Amino acid sequence: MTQYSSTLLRTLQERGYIHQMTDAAGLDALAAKQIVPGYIGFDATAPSLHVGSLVQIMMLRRLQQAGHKPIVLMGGGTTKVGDPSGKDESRKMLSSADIKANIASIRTIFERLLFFGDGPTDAIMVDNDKWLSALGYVELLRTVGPHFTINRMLTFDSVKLRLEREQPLTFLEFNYMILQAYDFRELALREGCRLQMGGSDQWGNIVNGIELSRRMESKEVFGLTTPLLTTADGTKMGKTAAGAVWLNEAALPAYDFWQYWRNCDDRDVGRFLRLFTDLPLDEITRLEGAGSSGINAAKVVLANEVTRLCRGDDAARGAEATATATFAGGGVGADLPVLALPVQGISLIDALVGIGFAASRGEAKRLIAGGGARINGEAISDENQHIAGTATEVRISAGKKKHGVLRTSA
RNA sequence: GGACAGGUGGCCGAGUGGUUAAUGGCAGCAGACUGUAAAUCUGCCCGCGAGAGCGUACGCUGGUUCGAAUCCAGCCCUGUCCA
Repeated sequence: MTQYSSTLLRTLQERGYIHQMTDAAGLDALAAKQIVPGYIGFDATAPSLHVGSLVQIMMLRRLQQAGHKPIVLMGGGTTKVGDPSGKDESRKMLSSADIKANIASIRTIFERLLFFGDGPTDAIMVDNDKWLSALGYVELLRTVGPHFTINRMLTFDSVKLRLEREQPLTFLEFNYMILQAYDFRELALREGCRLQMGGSDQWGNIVNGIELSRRMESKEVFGLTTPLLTTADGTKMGKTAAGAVWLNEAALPAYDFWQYWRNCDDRDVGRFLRLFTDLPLDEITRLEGAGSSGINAAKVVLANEVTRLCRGDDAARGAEATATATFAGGGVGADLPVLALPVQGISLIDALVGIGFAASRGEAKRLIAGGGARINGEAISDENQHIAGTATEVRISAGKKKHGVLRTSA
């Protein structure tokens, strides 16, 4: 392992963020002697990012912690185009208003993890729509066009894959990489940006940007990618039963967010602690070393820390309290989903659907038939089971992990 | 514009007139085992309905037929090759 002299690269290396770099020695030297403005691009396709983007966000945090300047590039303009990387299908295009709203919503999560302001190492957020939408086609052709060959563009994985699979790749999407390269050049000019980071799937795009900046502006800039983050069982991060694990509170309750981390694979705990929490490395090593007896304690720490960073202290504490009450005590916690219990009572099926544990009545029935439905901890096999309205508080569960409460509204 | 090949459930992919709500794989859910883990085994996996009933579904629109995802026509979309 290389020993870096800059705090930045040392930290990134130790905590497992580095997959590839364009010029490690050059970047190390630069980071050791001056503030390096670095950026990562994010989609604006949804009102929230999910945990798949958290590595990148945390990397910006590390950048800032190491005394550099994080630039959050929102792809308002590129979202109008759609990124073919790793996708076999085109993304749908969004209206400008939707994109704007998405960006505003996404910003809230960045504000928790980065410090924004006007200082030299304060984070800034920029939207590439600012320059991309003003860009004329002829102008783009003249300035950028000569620096790209189709021959080379065809060799990029994102493109090659589509062609090999004989799937459509539209001209619109094909241009994505050019726009992304243009972004880097633009940020280098406007903000003095010297570094672009991103997931390993962005390597091609990043390299393009570096070359474009060099050819057009003779600016030396750097690129760094993170390893493709999968969970230990090989699936992509951030997808669960209920869908994506969203970072925004509005898209996913804190309790569910906490549970995602609490339930992570044993083998992922150490890696996740390094990537997603600010805990010192020796502390993490200690947690990892606790062995099988301590693994669950380590998971709780992980859940607490990540939730605290992304949702705040109260959210983390609330989620943990609820988890303890629910799992250790067999009771109910404040953060569990609640459904009003009408005076005349409610059928178990309706309760399961109402509280969101089953998408349809049929699914609820299957759940009951499979022995997964419980009332106050007791498995119920009768699908016609009725819950009386007389009780003030009834705990219903779907499986071992999903719990909720029925409460009389009065 | 022409020739050929295609468009099937979240994804991949069978099916080429009835027994097909549609083989199989992946993903997902539940049960057992556990540690709110993994691996493994088992069950489930379009909707509604009081289990055998109904409604929707195989690109779109019509047609043939007692009966179609399966045949015919037109249209839309995709790929390969040609112009």
